[in-house]
Amino acid sequence: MVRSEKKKKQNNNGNIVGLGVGVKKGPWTPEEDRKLLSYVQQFGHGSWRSLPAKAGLKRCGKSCRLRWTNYLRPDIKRGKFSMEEERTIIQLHALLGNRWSTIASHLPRRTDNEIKNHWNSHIKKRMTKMGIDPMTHKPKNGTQLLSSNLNHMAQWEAARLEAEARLVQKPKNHPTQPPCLVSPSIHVHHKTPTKVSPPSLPCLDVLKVWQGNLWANYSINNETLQSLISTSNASVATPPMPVLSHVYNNGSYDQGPTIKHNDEIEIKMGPLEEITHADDADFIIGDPLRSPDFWEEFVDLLDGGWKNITNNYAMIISPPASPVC
DNA sequence: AATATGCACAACCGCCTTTTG
DNA sequence: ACAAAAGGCGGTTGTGCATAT
Repeated sequence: MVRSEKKKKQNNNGNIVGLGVGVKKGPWTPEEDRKLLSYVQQFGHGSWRSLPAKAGLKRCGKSCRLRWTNYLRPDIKRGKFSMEEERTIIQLHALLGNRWSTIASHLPRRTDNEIKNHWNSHIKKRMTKMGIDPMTHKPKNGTQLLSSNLNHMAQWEAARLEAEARLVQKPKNHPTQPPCLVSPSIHVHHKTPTKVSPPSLPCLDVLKVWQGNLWANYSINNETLQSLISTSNASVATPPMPVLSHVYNNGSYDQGPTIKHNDEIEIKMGPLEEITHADDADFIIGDPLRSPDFWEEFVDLLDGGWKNITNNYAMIISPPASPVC
């Protein structure tokens, strides 16, 4: 539709009134922002439903919440995404799919909406241009993955499916849900069933390395991912099998759990402000008191996949010539 | 100069999940 | 245990500005 035609259908300067309820829609005015900001800063948001009336706003609570979380919140970082942030987004998207809120939880001070917009308007297009399917993160026709890498992907995928199947058969063994063993080829949009559960995080970190392996070989974007390769150069040794570490006591992994490598190196998936000592963790993954057979079996299964990763780790260090570009 | 197109991002909508009574 | 309310999430649309035709 042409822009001019569009405009005829549009609102009256943001003063749309929804279904006769007297609720304002459209862009927020500075005055509204001021009211919302000052109310929340003074009283907290409490119930969003009742907030508009208390704050003197003719908006629905949902609109207020969105405005606050996506724009007014003081801890929001705005402006251009750094290369590091882009890289994180791409990596997490490969693992999680369009789970923007989860991805956002690993990018400090960025909102899910902002990340989603950035993905749709920048990264997705760039990947498409480069012949990479933004949904599967795999090269489209004419772009090759190394066959060895495909082999590892297949092996990993097989291990993942096996683990998933076995764990689903034994639901009594884990406290919440079976872990999310997502891999880049699996992450399709599912509105319903598979919310990423807290226990899923360990596999994210394992897969992160796997992911690095994959990407190092078909180079999504030299600029964006070069740092991944160069970072790998810093540690030439084969990565040790990780010891799975914390999950939050509220069940969330949002702020980024850690993986300890031989009790020496600690890798963080995201910010760790909220976990400062062991007391903050509700349980240690692998803790037999909390999840006995589950984690044992899980880690065994991961171990198989991990060996494949380590076997191929040299490829991260010295990636072959990129088939792309 | 007028119009079309592209782009970035704010905001809304509908659905799903979680919480509350 | 159940229903309703509230909150949260992801997809999509709306809007304003810049640039191209």
